Amino acid sequence: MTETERPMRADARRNRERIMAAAGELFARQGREAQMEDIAARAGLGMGTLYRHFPNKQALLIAMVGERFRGMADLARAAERIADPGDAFEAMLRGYLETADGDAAFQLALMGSDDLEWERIRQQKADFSAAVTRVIDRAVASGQVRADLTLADFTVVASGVISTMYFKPGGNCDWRRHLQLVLDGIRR
Amino acid sequence: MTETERPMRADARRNRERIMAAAGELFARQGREAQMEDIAARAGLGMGTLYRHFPNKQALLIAMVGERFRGMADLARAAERIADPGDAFEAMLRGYLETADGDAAFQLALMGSDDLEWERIRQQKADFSAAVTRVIDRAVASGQVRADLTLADFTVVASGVISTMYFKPGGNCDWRRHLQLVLDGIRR
DNA sequence: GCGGAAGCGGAATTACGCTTCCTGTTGGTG
DNA sequence: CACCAACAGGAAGCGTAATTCCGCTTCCGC
Repeated sequence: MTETERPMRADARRNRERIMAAAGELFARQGREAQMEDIAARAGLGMGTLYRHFPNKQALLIAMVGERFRGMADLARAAERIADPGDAFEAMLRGYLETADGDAAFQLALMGSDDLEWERIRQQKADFSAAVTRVIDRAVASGQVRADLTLADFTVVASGVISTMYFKPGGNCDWRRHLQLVLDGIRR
Repeated sequence: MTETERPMRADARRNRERIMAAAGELFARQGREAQMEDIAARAGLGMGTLYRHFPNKQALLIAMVGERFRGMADLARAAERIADPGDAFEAMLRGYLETADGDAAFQLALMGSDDLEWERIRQQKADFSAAVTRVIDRAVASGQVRADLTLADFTVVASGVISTMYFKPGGNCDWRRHLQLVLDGIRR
């Protein structure tokens, strides 16, 4: 019963790409503060076009978040190819954080927000979770991380470190240091 | 040259108290999203009165944050009276988080934000830092926490756990668990 | 090549909060 | 107790950013 999508007109598809690209840059830099008008301008399109493709800001945001989840799943799958299970785990965590450093949309994906319509990206989230869980389980089985480590722990810890990236006063806040403290509580 | 404050009229002082109380509740519940109109209403006052006491929202917010810093300094001083240095440290951290759980203004204080005029509460921040540092130094000296632990680490870690409190997707996020992971990386 | 559906642009509209302004009130001092 | 600066109230003003609307343009099947 899923409505059969008829093919988009060529220019429409091209414009949709442009919007995603522009939104990707602006949401990365400014998070959800990024403005629709700026996104349209950067895509070289008018507001009307933007709203034809995405009914509202929310929808655009959730599309971006979905894309980020896909990226995160890729990172996890790449980690699976690392021989040492403990290293794989650490590489995955480091990889996420390195990516999140300078991409506020990524932060949104991992830290989330009530008002995002998560239903729309259930699949991407599930793929992400599955890939990450495989890496964690292997590390646990090898005894290289604490035995009670779960996917939820991973997500929570990652979002904790991400919060450090966006933490301002004093300026003396180094997320790599935070990561180290956290890793020392996780790896054996 | 500090302008000598002449005493406020009695009704003015009373109203200022009311505003602080109302703002305390609303900022606690809603963070900086809390609206000036709601604050005035809850204080049982008009907008004009609110703005007579605080020239803008920023000023009210910074006043609240200053108050929170005072509260945090008190917590640290209370911890100093605990005999065991390691327990004192843990109690302080737990105390902060327990308080921050359900008080978004507290979060603002610890996690901060660029656009807050920190100058205005330099003193409160300094008192807070001094008290926390004493507790940390004692714990370090006793060898009960990692030797390289600093005030910055403390703040960063606390704000990381606080981020978990406001972390949404899945709903399966327990900040006490996060705290445990972090403590395991800190205590010896 | 034509017709018209799909797509585009961007000015106007809407919504929502902060802030200001002006009128009426009151505490407290001479 | 009379006066008046300080104070209170809340409606109107503003700025900002999302969203809508509608006349114009472009693709694409015939």
